[in-house]
Amino acid sequence: MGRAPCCEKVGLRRGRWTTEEDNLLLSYIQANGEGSWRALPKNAGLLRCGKSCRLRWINYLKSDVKRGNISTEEEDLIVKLHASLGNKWSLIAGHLPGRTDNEIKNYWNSHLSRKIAQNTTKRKTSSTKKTRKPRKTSTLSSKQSNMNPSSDGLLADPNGTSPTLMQSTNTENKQVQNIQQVVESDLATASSSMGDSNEDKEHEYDWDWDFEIDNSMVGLGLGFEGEIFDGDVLSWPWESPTTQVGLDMKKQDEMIAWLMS
DNA sequence: AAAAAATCCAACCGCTGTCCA
DNA sequence: CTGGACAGCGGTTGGATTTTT
Repeated sequence: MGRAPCCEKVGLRRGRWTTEEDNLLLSYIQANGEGSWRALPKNAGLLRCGKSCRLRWINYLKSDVKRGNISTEEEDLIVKLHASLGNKWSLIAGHLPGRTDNEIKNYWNSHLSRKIAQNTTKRKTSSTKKTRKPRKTSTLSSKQSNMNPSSDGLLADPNGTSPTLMQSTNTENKQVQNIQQVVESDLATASSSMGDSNEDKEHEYDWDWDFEIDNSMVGLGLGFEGEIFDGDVLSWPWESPTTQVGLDMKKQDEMIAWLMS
């Protein structure tokens, strides 16, 4: 009854992949394409679970996987997207061409979470007052008017409503640069409006934005302490109890589009 | 130089949603 | 309708490497 389990764990190899295994997987997928992960190990002559093969392919062997250090521009973008999306690693990775969800997750856990924790400690010891910083104000409607999905790297997802960075090898670098410029610009503006000169020197992630969705202002106050400033809306627009229970994907997409614009 | 501690990251685990028999 | 296979995702682990003592 039913199908056979996806893989028998008996007799399968685990742990690090060898070069030989990589070559087997690579040549098989190049010849037959990806997919059918259950049957792949047997057909490719690998003593691995199909799930393991898929992971190895996606995170390491795929040709568009970018190796090397995360740049400061990419780091900024990760932090910014994480502030809006939370631990949605695959979603964040979708906006960083060549980076995998696993890589971003690891980078967050090993670098960024610690960096933020350190800054939290520093700020808590250096200052006990919670003062509201000047806001960087903009509106989604005005941002949307500047969006050109067909030319600025934000392309409509053909299979859905989410704005997705399409990974074209020809335009990839330009897309990244566009995103990086926007992020840098936003961070520079936010930074220049901050009062504490010591904080200005360091690249901290502490934003405070307003934006407008469906003609209603939504506020975002984000700090290292996780502080929500007085007067701010306490939940994300798509989580708002006034909209609907659970995620409002349309508003989430609008939010992402705004962040990326 | 050696041991201990910290860091990094590839890989694994388990869960969820979707598809299909 | 039910239940199993599968793909995909986020959390966690474990071992290799690097840094510190």
